[in-house]
Amino acid sequence: MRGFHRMNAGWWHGRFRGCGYRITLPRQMIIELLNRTTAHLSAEDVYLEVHKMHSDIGLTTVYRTLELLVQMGIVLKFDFGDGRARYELAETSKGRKHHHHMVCTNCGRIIDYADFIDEEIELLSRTEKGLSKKFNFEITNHLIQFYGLCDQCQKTIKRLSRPSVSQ
Amino acid sequence: MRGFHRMNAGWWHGRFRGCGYRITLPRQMIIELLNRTTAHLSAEDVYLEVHKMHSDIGLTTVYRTLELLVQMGIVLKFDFGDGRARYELAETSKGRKHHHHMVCTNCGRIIDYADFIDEEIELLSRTEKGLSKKFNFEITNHLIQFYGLCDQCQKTIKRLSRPSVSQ
DNA sequence: TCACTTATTGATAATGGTTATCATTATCAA
DNA sequence: TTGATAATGATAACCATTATCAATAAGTGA
Repeated sequence: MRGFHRMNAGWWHGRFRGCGYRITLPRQMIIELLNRTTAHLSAEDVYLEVHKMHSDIGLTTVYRTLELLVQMGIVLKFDFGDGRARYELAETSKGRKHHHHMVCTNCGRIIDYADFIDEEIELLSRTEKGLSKKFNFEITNHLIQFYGLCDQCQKTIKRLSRPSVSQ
Repeated sequence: MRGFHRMNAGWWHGRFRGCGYRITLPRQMIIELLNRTTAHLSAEDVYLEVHKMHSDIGLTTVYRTLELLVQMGIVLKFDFGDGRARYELAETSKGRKHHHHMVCTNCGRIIDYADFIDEEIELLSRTEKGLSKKFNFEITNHLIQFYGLCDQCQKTIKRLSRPSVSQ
């Protein structure tokens, strides 16, 4: 709630009106929610959370709004391989840092990292330049993700695969 | 057919038996198909193609086999955002080059590129090293993709958004 | 070669995230 | 306040992928 106002509700309003869209309660609630969390929420997560405050907001609207926000470039949509899309607010000037993701293929845990971002971004923009020149492809977005086993799961797997005494 | 034999059927046989799996006709057909194309086939694509030769191979088996091959690291599974998974043989020593993908968000066209791979790979392996140390995360795989508009679609979009005379 | 264990198959039904439909309601400029 | 139209939400449909399970095939040991 506070975050939304801090981010200047008027800005969102203008951004929406500029595209011919209206700013409505469900849209406000969804933006506010995304703005006050750093979690990787699924559409259902968003629905359940928003539903707590306003039980008349439907799941369909949540899907539609998220899709709209993605189109507008306000929200990023990710697929971490668990069969449902995840959404998070794109980085803004207000403290939200650009980051990439590591996905544990065993437990599904997502780790955000921004440690090696600078080098990555630099290489990416160089690559983008090369690619758009060679293929005349207008690049608007990129995706980098790492997959593997998180700290916890490494231990678990090792414990499970260790031969027992009786064998 | 020829491709399969060139790649040494015995090798596949050993690879499978080593994991306790059997090498069967459907599995052979699917590997052969993937080996003779560079397309990004969906499970249904594979099914339809394999079905031409052996109409008794079922869709379920195709899904299962692809999943198995992914588990074994023989096949890579991609999501290009059109709601269905795409599969391609992982690079082997036989001429298949490691590459990344650009995805046209308008028409869904996929472009393979391997031009800036070396730098990318180098940065990726450095990043992987840093990440696994910092987060104790055992990285087994990575994903890089670029999204944007292909040559064709840029023209189309521009033409469509140009105001008509009557307006 | 035969018998037997077990992996594999494939038709079918079920699952589940996401979208299409459509009548109703809310927004906002005039 | 009004009127044009954007937005909503309950419901049903969609559709890629999985689970089920009886039938079959592959490989092993005798």
